[in-house]
Amino acid sequence: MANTANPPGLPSRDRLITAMSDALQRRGLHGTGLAELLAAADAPRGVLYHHFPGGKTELAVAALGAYVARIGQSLDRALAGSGWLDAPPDPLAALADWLERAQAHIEDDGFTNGCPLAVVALESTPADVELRRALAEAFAAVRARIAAAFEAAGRGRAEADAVAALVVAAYEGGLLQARAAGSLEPMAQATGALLTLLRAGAR
Amino acid sequence: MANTANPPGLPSRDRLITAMSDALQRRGLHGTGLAELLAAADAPRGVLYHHFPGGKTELAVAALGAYVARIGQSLDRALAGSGWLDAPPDPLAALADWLERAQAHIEDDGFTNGCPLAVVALESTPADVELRRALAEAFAAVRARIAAAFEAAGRGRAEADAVAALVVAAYEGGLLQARAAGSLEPMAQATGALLTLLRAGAR
Amino acid sequence: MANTANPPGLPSRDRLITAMSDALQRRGLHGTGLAELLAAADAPRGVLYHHFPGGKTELAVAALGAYVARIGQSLDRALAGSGWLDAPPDPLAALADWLERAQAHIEDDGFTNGCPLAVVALESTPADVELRRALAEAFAAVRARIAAAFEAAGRGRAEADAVAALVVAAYEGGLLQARAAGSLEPMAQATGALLTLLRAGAR
Amino acid sequence: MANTANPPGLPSRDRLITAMSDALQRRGLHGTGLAELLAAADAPRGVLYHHFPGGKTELAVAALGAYVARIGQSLDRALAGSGWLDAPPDPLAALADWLERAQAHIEDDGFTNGCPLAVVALESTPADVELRRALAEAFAAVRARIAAAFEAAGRGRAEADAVAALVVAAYEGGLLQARAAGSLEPMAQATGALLTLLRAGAR
DNA sequence: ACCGGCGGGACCGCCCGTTCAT
DNA sequence: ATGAACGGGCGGTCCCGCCGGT
Repeated sequence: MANTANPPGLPSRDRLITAMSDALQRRGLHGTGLAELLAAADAPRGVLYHHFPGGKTELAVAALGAYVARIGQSLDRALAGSGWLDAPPDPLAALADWLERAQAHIEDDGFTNGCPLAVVALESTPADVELRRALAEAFAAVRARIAAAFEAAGRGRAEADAVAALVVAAYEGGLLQARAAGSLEPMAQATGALLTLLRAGAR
Repeated sequence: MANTANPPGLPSRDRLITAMSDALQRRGLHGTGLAELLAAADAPRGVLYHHFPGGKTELAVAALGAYVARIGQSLDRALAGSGWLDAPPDPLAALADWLERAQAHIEDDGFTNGCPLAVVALESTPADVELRRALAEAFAAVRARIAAAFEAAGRGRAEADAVAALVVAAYEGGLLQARAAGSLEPMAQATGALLTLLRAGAR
Repeated sequence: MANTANPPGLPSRDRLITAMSDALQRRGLHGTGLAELLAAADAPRGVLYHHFPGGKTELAVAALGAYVARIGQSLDRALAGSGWLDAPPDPLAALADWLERAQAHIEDDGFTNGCPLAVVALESTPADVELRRALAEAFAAVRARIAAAFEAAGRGRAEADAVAALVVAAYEGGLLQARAAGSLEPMAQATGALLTLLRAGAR
Repeated sequence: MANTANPPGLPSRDRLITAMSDALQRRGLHGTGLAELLAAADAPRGVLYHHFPGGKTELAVAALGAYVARIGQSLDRALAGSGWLDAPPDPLAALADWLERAQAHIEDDGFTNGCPLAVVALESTPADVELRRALAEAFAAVRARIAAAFEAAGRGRAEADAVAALVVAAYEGGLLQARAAGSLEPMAQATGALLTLLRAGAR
C-alpha cells in the first residue's frame, strides 16, 4: 500500500513484481508499459519472459497475488490482535485502527497510490480470464478474512459476509473518491459513516 | 449506465462522447484506443481534434461530464419522486429502488460496464490535472445530490455528507467487486448491508 | 530579415504572407504547419484557400516573392546611395555597410531567422516546380541587382556576375554557418574575408 | 555526396544512417518521413528506436556525423596530396580540384542532393539543441581542416580561419543557388570568383 | 540463465485540403 | 468572404512478444 522502493538486493523476479504492483497502483495496467517496469526493476527484457512466460498479464497476476498476501497479513495482524487474552475480540476497533493507518499512508503519498485490485477490476473485461480469476480470488480472500472476524465476534454468517463486502466496498470506493478529490475527506467520511453505523448496529 | 447504442442521427461530436463513455466503462481510459472510438462513432480522425483540440483527454473529460449529467438526472428523478404529495420524502426507499434498478442493469450486461468515473479515478495520476478536476467535480456533484436528499429528510449536514460519501463508496466499491467476481453477489451484499444499517440508524 | 511582428491592421492576405515568411526563416517549409500560420495571422482556414487556391505552396511562393521585393529595395537603397553627387558609386563600401547591418540584425534575434530562399532551396526537390521557379527568379534578381552595381563601378559583365554570385553565396553560406554555430563569428569571417579580397582585387 | 545506394550487407543501423543522410540531402529533415527511411533501409520500425532511442533526431545527428566524417576524409585526401615531395603544398590548386569534382557530381545527379549540414542548419531552431551542437561541431571541423591547409601554406592563423569560413560559405551558398537555378552556373560563378580572388590575394 | 537485438503493429496527434452553410 | 465541420492519411513514438547468441 505504501510506495515501496525497490531494493536491488532482491532477485529480479521479485523486483519485477514489486515494480508492477507499484505501477498498477499509480496508472493501472494499460497505462503501464513494460519498458518502465523493466527500468524500475533494472532488469533486461529477457528475464521477464523467462520468469513470466505469459508476459505482462502473468506478471500482473503475480503482482495481484503478492498484494493480497501482503494485505491479508496486515489484516490478520490487526484483527487477531484485537482481543486481549481470552476476552472476545472487537473487530470494529481493529478495523477502525487499520483504516486509520491506511488513510494516513494514502494521504502521505499524495493520493498517488490506489488499490491494484480495484484498477484491474475496472480495466479488465470478462474476456481477461486470468486476471478476473485472480481478482475474484483476491477479493474473496479479503472479504473472508474480514467476515471471519465479524463471525468470531458473534454475528451470523450471512450478516458477516454482507458487512465484509460493505467494508471492502467502503474502502475501495472511499479511496477512489479520495484520489479523485485529491483529498482524504470523502474517504474519511465514508469510513467514518461506516464505522458509526456498524457501531450503532452492534449495539 | 447501460450499453448505449450509437444512433447515427446525432452529430459526430455527441457520437464521440457516447463512444468514449462506453469505452471507459468497459476498458478504461488507457485501454481504449482512438481507433475503436472513431469506429464506434463512425467518425474520421480529423473531427475528433476539431471538436476536442485537447485530444483524448478532453474527450474523456467531456464523457465524464455527460455521464455525471445523466446519472444526476436519474438520481434527481428517483429522489424527488420519493415523497408523495406533502408527505416527507423517504430517501432510503428511493435509494433502495435506484440501487435495485442499477444492479439489474449491471447483471444484465454481464458486468461489462463499470463506472467511468471510477476507472479514470484509478487510472489517472495527480499529474492529470484536467481529468482529476473533472472527477473531483463529478463526484462532489453526485455526493451533493444524495446528501441534499438526506438533509431534506432530517439528517444533519455533516451526517448527510458522510452518508452520501458512503453511499457512493458502496456503489463504486460494490460494482468493482461484482466485476471482479463476475457475479452480482458482493455488490448486493454491500448495498444490502448499507441499506440495513441506514434503516436501523434512521430508526 | 528582422523578425516582423504581425500588425492586425493589414488585410489577412498580407498577414498570411508575413506569417509564412517568418516561419520559413525559422523552421523551413516542411517544418511549418498551416495551423500555426493561421494562428499567427489570426485568420480562419477558409481565407487561405480563398486567397491562395494553390494552398501552402502558393502561399510560400508569395512569401518568397515578398521577401525578394523587400530585400531588393533594401539593396537598391544601399547601393544607389553609395555615390555622392556625380562621384562614381563605391559598391564595396555600400555592400560592407549592408552586410554590417544585416549581421547586426541576425545577431540580435539570436540566430532564429535565416533566409527563406535558402531553406526552401534546400528543402525542395526538382519536382517542386513552382517553388523552384520562384527561387530561380528570386536569386537571379538579387544577383542581377548586385552585379549591376559592380558593372556600374567599372567591372566587366562576366566578372560582375561572378562576383555577385559569390557575394550571395557568402551571405547565405555565412548565415547558415552562423545559425549552426549559434555565433556570428563564421559569418563575420566569411564576409570579412570576402570584402578584403574584393578590395584587394579592386586595387 | 552522391546518391548512395544501400548495400543490404551492412547492419541495419548503418543502413538507417545512410538512408537518413540521403534523405536530408534531398528533402531535409522535416520533409523526410520515417516510413521512407525505413523502406530505404529495409528495416522495421522497432530497430530504429532500438539503435536510436532519441528517435529521428538522434538518427539525424548520427547521419550528420557520418557525413562530416566522409567529407573530412575527402578533404584530407585532396589537401594532403597537394604537395609534391618536399615542395610546399598548394591548397588553392587542391581546393580547385576538389570543388571541380564536387560540382561534377552535383550536376550529374541533377541537383537532387544538397548538403545535409546546410538544410538542417536552416530547418532547425536554437531549441533543437542536439542538432545545433552536432552542426556546430561539424562545420567547425570542416573549417578547421581547410584553415590548417592554408596555414600550412603560410597564411596567418586568423586569415586562414577567415578564408576557410569563406570557402565553406561559397560552397554552401553556391550549391544552394545551383539547386534553386537548376543549373550549375551560379555555383561555378561563385567558386570561380572565389578562386580567382584567392589566387590574386596569394600573389 | 541471461540479454541485446529484432519485428512490425498500434498508439495518439496533426497534417493539408475540401465542403457547405452562411 | 467567412468559418465551422469534415475527411482520412501520415507524422513520430512506443508497444509487447520473440528470438538469436552467448
